[in-house]
Amino acid sequence: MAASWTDDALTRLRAATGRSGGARRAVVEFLGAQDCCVSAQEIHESLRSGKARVGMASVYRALESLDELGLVQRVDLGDGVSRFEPAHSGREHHHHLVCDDCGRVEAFEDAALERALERVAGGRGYAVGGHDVLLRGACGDCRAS
Amino acid sequence: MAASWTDDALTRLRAATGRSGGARRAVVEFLGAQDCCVSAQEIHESLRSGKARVGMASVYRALESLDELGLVQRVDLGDGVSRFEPAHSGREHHHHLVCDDCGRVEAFEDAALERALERVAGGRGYAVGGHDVLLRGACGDCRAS
DNA sequence: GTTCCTGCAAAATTTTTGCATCAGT
DNA sequence: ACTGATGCAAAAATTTTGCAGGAAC
Repeated sequence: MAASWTDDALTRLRAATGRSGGARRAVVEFLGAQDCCVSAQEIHESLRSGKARVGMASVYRALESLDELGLVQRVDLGDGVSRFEPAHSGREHHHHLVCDDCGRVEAFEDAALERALERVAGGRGYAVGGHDVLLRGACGDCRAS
Repeated sequence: MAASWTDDALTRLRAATGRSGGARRAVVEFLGAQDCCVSAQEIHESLRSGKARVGMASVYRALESLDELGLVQRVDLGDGVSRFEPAHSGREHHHHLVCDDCGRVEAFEDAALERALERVAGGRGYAVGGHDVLLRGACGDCRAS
């Protein structure tokens, strides 16, 4: 990708709404600095810990806007809280491994898996726009203990 | 499967707790009659529509017990409500296609996809116990309209 | 100056917990 | 009879909405 996700997201948000307030920028910048998915609460707490006085609602509204533009990927790990991560359009597509014991989340990529998914998608009448894969199990640490 | 999922689940629940009340049985029987995932609210409403006077809490408690025994699979479609479906141990393993427009949910199976998933799981330090795959897109009907 | 974003607070929704009571063993 | 399940109600947690004020254009 030519520009960073952060810059791209800010530019596209600006183009879509013609406005660019501080809360959105803060959320976008925080998201851009993350490797993997973060919950809305984590975003909120981190921004509050910093200098910004960002409201919970603004976090959700920013995430909603980003989701509509396809700039974030909503990730649901099955624990009742929604997580979000930057959607690096096309490339750098990853899925998640969640430890049932400690709740740790790891990301992984696998080209063969992606190919299998594309083949499945193509075989249906669906116009598949995206997919999530979630593997659950016990991570190395939890298996050892 | 030798016995129906419903019977198996009731037997195992009974073995685990030594008790078998009406609410649990109702939830198990309702789940066993479903092809695909249903939300806790759908279970609750359906049971209330019928003869049973089942409380929301009992539905969740029954689902919790079933989940602990590995008899139900929790399915999260990303819309904020948890869904559950009978876990037909091993065989008859399926995943879900969700239409972004109308919200319709379809199930699909794909052997190659399963193989790819197993290969990925094996390549990690994880002891993978389960996996979910969720494809999102526009279904045939919504594409036509 | 106008328009939309922002933050706070309140509401809506989903899920969990407390407790008296009832049912299964 | 005893033990744990059940139903109702209240609580907790997460996400959404309303509104007055402020910031960006």
